[in-house]
Formats: sequence, C-alpha cells, structure tokens
Amino acid sequence: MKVPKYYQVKSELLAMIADLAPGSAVPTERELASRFGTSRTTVRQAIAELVIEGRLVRTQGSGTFVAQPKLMRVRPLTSFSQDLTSEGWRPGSVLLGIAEVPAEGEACEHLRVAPGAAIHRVERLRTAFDEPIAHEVALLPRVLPGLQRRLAEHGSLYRTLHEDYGQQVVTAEDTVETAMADPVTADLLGVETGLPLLLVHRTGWDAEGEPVEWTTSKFRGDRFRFVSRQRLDWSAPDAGGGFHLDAVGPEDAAGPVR
Amino acid sequence: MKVPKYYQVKSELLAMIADLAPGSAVPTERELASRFGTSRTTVRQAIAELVIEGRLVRTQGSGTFVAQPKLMRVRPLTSFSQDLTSEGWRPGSVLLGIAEVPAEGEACEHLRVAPGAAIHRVERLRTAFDEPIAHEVALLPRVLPGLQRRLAEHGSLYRTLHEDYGQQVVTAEDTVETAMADPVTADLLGVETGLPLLLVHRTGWDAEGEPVEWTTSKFRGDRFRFVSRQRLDWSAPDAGGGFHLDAVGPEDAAGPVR
DNA sequence: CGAAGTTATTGGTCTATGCCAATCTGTAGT
DNA sequence: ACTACAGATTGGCATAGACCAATAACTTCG
Repeated sequence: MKVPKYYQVKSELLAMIADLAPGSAVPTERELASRFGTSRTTVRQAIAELVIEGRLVRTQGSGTFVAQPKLMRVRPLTSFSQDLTSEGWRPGSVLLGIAEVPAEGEACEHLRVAPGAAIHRVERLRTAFDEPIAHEVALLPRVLPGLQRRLAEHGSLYRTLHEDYGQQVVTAEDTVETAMADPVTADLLGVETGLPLLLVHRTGWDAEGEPVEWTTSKFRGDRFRFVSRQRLDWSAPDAGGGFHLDAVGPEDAAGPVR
Repeated sequence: MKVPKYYQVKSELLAMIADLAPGSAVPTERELASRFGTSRTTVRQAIAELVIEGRLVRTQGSGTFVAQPKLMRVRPLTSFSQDLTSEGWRPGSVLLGIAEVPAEGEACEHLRVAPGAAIHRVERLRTAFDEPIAHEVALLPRVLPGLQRRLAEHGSLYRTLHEDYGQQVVTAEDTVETAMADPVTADLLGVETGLPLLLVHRTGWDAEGEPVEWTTSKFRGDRFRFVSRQRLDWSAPDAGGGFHLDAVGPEDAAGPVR
C-alpha cells in the first residue's frame, strides 16, 4: 500500500516524540520541513493529525509541544432494568481472519494471561446496509477447539461462546474515545485516512470474574452514535452528576511505514 | 471573533447542501474555488471538515456528494449491579449562565413540552485539574424558583434538583458521537477549531417517566475516554453481541457566519 | 453489439511562497 | 528594578500551480 509523504513524516515525528516527556518542545515547522526535505505544508498536515490524536499541542507564536496523556472518565453506572425492546435490524459481519496467536502487550493485562500464551484472535468487519461500519478484533483467552467452524455455523461470537463452550459474558466494561483512521483501517472501512473514529474497547468477564474477551472496535465516527439507557443508583455519592478522573497512558497510534 | 475564509466557505457550502438530497453531487473543487473567489486549497479545507462531520463524501475521480444521515447504535443494556467504588477525583465546574428561555426545536421533543414553553437553561464549563474539559448545556422543563441561588449553594445540579425540588433522575439515556469543535466551543475549551469532540446527549427521566433534563455536553476528544461497566442480560435475544440500527436525521452543524 | 483501450475529469498530494497574528525576548527609557 | 516598546520567531491562513491516481465517458476495434 502506498504511503503518502505526510504520513511518513507523521510516523517519524511520532517516533521522535515517543521518548520525550509531556511538555517538551518539538522543532519548528520550518525546521522540520528542511530536515525531512519536504515543504512546510506537508509537515503541517502531519502535525495537524497528531494534534487531533492528542499527541501534540500547538501554540501560535510559541511552538509545538508533546501533549499530556489522555484522561479517563468513569461513569459510575449503578442499577439498571431492561426496558428496551429489541426493535431494529441486525447487521452483517464479515470474518476477515481467525487464528491462534501469542498474547502480548496490553492484551495480557486485560485477559490476565502470561505474555506469549496462546489466545484466539477473531478479526471481523461489521456491516450495515452492506456498508462497512466497524473493524473489530476480538481476543479470547480460553482454549476453544474448532472455533472457526462453530463460529461459521452460529454467526454470533457471543452465541458460539455460550452454546458451544459454556462461556458467558456477564459483566462488561466498555470504553469509548475518539481516534483517527489510519491508512489500513481507513482502507477496510472504505473511508479516507484521518477520519475521526469511535474507538471502543470491551472487556468481558464471566460470573467468576475471569476475563472471557477483550475486543477492540473502530466505528466510523461520521456514521455512528452510541446509545445506552440506564437506571441510576442514588445510594452512590453524586451518582450521575459527578464523574471521576484518572490519568492513563496513550495507546500507540500510527502504524509502521512501509 | 474573526472567521477564517475556509470557514465561511464551509458555512456557505453547508447552506448549499442543506436542501439537497443525500447522494446529490456538489460542484467540483476547482469550480467552487473560482465561484467563491478563492484557491482550491481553501475549498479543500472546508470540504475536509464537512467530510469529517459526515455531511459530504468524496470519491477520487468521481466527485463530492451529499452524505447519508448518521446511523445510530442502540446497545440493549439490561441488568446491572453496583460494584464500582467511587474512587477518583471530582472535577470543578464553572457556571457560565443560567436563564429562563422558551423551549424550541429538539428540546421540545425530549422534554415533552410545547414550543415556547418556559424552561431553565444552565450552561456550565466543566473542568479537571483547572483545565477546561467539557461545555455543557442542561435544559430543565420544570418550574424551579430560585434555581440560581440554590445551585450556587450545592454545586451539583443533580443534588440541587433532588434536595431542593424533589426531582430525581431515575432513568437516563446517553448518546455518544463524534463532532468537531466549532469556533465558539473551541474558544471555550481552549482548543483549536476542528478538533474532534465527544458529543454526549443525556435525557433524564423521573420514576414516573417524565423528562427531568436534557443535557448536551461537548467533551474534548483528545483528552477523554468514556468508561461504563455493566451487567449483560442473557434473556434478551443476542444481548451484547448484536447491535441495532436505525436512521436518524443529522443535527445542524456549523454555526452562523459573522 | 460488445469488449477493450483511450481520454478527459475529478479528487489526492506536494511544492514554494507570502503575509498575518500571537508570543517571546531583548533593549531602551523611566 | 521595572515598564514599555520594538524586533525576531513561531504557528495560522491563503495563493497558484504542478503532477498523480481513480473514475467515468467516449471511441475504436473485433
């Protein structure tokens, strides 16, 4: 796949700032342009995307600096009752790949497995109205013989886990944040690079509190809106009105240049 | 406030496509450039933002067209138990304005009041670590005498509604989508125009199912991540695994040009 | 009539350049 | 010391033009 020059600049810039502390200054646009042998416009395009991703901050007259890491909002959802009827329409799903891979990085923490342990990786493209909607990678820590065949029969991953392997996701935690479409994801979703995405991570646990899945989904931000209805619990202090903050580290962003 | 030329072009473009059906072609970049008396670069910047907002779609070699309206994802949350301890830190809140205004537009539907009916409007800037985090406008349909004074005493809007007026939000529906920072919001949040935001709408109902609030929040997408933990109900068909889709109309986007 | 190749059109990327606006810094004046 | 002013520096906006890549319309050939 062809990689535009501004995207190469972005990647090199990303590598350059990886080791810098938040608040550190990066070279000026004019300096970077001559260093990378390109024009200032191209450098600006690269920087603009890193700003949108929350990796850099710019101040006119002052300079460009490494951004602080993202914050996190925890909404203390409490009690809830089912009152949503399942109206609506069920979209399609295209299986892009399924394999056994070694666990690595963040996945080890979320799935509570040792690095290098064998886990299942299910990559799918979710569609609606025959249009790509989201790119989804599910990681499953358990031993699941014949997963591919059984998944093909059921269609639904959750149903397969439940009916064929007796695994049930009872508790789940979702995180929603914005991200930008990298060239690979953009290609899969049929959109152009740089489009804002809704990046959703889901961790699912069974009744014993053991992790069952860790799924990363990238939804087209220009086509989607998440809706959740819930009951609030007033025994919690300031339920619903307040929110809690914590600092978390940034995920790695732009992929490797080819 | 000064408005860049590309933003004027964007607004005129937005007005131009308001009456067009989805799929309609808009003039070419070169045509628009000469019509608006500007360069192609400027037109491209305007179009790029409209694409990010989901109002236009571009196809190389073919042209630029009016986009389909956004889709909606409904996640059928079901049962839930409180197991989140309220750790963390409570952020600040700056009251920007509070007034009685006539209800109009969407608000009438969500609050179930007649157009023109008097409602309260509470505009706040939410902060964390002394940094602007979100711009929030809460609309309240009930009669609330002395709201401003009592809100100043309590700080929390929810606590004020509960303790002073006996109103309790028991059920709430949140929607989360991406949006871009318009110049006014960007100014308030201290970021630059065009940054992706997490646009959150919350409707709150009391025990009788009567609307209590309709709140619009714009969070900095580069600084936030929403987290919700929930219990899944397996009595619902395909709970958790499937998702439901529906077409909704687009909100109005760019503000007026000045 | 249908398939294959050609050409014009459209958006995608990049360059080079100019001026403006915000910021910072150093210097002169009080 | 302190303030006020005047550059120098930096990012913000815009222009004009060039070439590339994908698409669609047209032409030509079988």
